[in-house]
Amino acid sequence: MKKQVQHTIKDVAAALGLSVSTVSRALNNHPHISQETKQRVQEVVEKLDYRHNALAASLRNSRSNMIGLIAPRITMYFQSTVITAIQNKLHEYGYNLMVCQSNDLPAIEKELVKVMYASRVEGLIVSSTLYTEDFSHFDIFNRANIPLVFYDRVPREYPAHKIQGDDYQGGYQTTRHLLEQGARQIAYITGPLSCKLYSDRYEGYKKALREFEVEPNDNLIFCHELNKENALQTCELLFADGTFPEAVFAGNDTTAVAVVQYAKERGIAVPAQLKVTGYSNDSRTEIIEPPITSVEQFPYEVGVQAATLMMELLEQNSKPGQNYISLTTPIELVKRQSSGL
Amino acid sequence: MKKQVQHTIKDVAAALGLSVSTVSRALNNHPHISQETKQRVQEVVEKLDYRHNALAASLRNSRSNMIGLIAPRITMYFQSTVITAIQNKLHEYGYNLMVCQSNDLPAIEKELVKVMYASRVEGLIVSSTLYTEDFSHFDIFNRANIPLVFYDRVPREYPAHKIQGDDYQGGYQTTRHLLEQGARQIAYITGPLSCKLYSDRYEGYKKALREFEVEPNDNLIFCHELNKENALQTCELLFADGTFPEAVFAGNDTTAVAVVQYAKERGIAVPAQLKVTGYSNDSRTEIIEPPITSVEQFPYEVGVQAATLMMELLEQNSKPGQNYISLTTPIELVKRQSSGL
DNA sequence: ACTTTCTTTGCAAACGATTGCAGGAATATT
DNA sequence: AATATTCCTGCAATCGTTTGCAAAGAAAGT
Repeated sequence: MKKQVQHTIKDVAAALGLSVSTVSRALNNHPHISQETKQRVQEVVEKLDYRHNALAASLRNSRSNMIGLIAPRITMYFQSTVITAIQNKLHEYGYNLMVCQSNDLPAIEKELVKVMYASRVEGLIVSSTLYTEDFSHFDIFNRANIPLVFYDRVPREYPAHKIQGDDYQGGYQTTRHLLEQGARQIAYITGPLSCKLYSDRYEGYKKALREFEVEPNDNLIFCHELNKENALQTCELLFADGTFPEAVFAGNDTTAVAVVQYAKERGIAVPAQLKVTGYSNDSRTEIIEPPITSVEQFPYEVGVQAATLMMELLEQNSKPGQNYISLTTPIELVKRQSSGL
Repeated sequence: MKKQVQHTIKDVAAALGLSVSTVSRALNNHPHISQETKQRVQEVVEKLDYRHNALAASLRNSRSNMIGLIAPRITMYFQSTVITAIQNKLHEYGYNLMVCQSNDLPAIEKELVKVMYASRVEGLIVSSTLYTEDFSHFDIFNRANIPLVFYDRVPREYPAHKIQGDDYQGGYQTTRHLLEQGARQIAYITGPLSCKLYSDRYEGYKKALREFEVEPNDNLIFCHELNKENALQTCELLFADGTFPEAVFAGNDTTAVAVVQYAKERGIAVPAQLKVTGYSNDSRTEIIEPPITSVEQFPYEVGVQAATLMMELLEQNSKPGQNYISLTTPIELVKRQSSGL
């Protein structure tokens, strides 16, 4: 309640009978400043509770040290792990992270892009909405030549750097595994196919079926947002008349868990009568009975890659090399009991 | 690759033959500016790809519109949900969130506080490290009269606003429930008791024991960081010589899950031979077999409260009312099979 | 016609740091 | 003793907005 005043570099300078430039340089550990002066500056700084104004510094040298991140929602295991990695990595480089959520709404995403732009982030890392098909609101970043990196939910065509798990392989290997376990009728529950990662996976699924000369059956394809409620509705359809497929390939673990629980309630034996797989390998898959086969995406590594790429782009940002980097990160099928292993 | 130049308000003014002040006011929708002028400004702004510089604006009116958040780690279900709520709420008020993780290391927390301070956040929301006992690094915020709100991992004595789940009740109700189910030897696995929330819970535990006239047994108290590895080690001790307690009150769900799985492997029936409860009510508790009794903390509401409080503090920030708010949010014991229900 | 009021705009000083350039003092070189 | 070199430090412009004050022109009141 006493000193409401915020001291500036000027006050520090005055207290020492120095100029502001000297103080500034001392604080930035400039080589031309004597050790003794630095020492004295440091003392006064602490005595006065001097608060560095990063805003002013940023304005002057147009470097905000801030990276923006837009994710659909940060509660999902995959997302929060990626963000954890990104934040840790950026911190190593002295960068801060401004985090926003689109809640899977394209309108909010659009608004957030503008906010980030005006906030002078030096780079933007994005996992887009499930429903973003028009990416033109990101144009401002491209035009201003500010690094733009997408991860996981990446655009299909839009010119930008992209880091995506190997969803084609994920879809392929999982399906192939189910086929090898003897299943032929494999129901496929997927998120919106407008989203690249889901369509990639779907391609993998079809490829595996072709290899086993299984005719795809449109009645077994279900496409909707992958939450518990939708999953249970789909189950109602799938198990309607007492008949059901030999396997369900669920697009995420929430869905796979719902399917397993639904089956258990109906007295359907997993994996004997019904094989189930999920995607993302979140912590629930290994504790449910039976444990669920799922696809590990190594989210922490994805995050490290995204942050590292961003840092590289910032270092050589003058370079106008127009070639966009497209990274595919490996996945690993984790086989568990639910698929018959 | 063409227009590297970033246009400023000055360019817009020049293009229109207006002054910068007029343009600034037009952009801020100032009432003294005619509709026609605003219209024309808007057009040129779009044509020139003008990018508002929030840094400069912040510097000028010393409002960064940024709130800082420091959490131990954002992957934990409880944390990511709280943060989700906070970010959504702040967005409603036009504020942005800068997120950092201490990784439960006091040294990093200390550093982050300084970074946030220099970044001119208008307020700081914190869930501290498990091991933070000295909170003096937060003094700079108090001295500068910048709102400081703790949640979940709140300090015991330190003067600041606090939002904490009702851990005393959580500990009490859970223990009482186990006692009512007939258990008398109740092992208690807790995080470091230096952390207020754990000691509050422990008090609740002891209170319930007293009410049932059960003598506390130090051999049943285990205190360590609550991860899977530690939990399994504790199990080794607890079940060493073939004997084991009637119940385990685990300090979080990760620990409870580990205990249940350990018991299952040893052929110990839960809840018949051993009752188990967890804490946080994360999604694993209801899908494991048997489902685990746990304590719902309503993390989304906690986040909303934290953000709302912060917004209130910012509005009446001139007010030097030194009374700190201490909110206790309700919890709910969710009874499931693992405790014998 | 003259004063008053209202609307719309411009001038110029902040905000707090950084940095190129120049200059003074101290030391080394010839 | 004079010059060159090195080491520190200061001056002042700059980053891009915002905003108090003043003023010009139009409209209105008497």
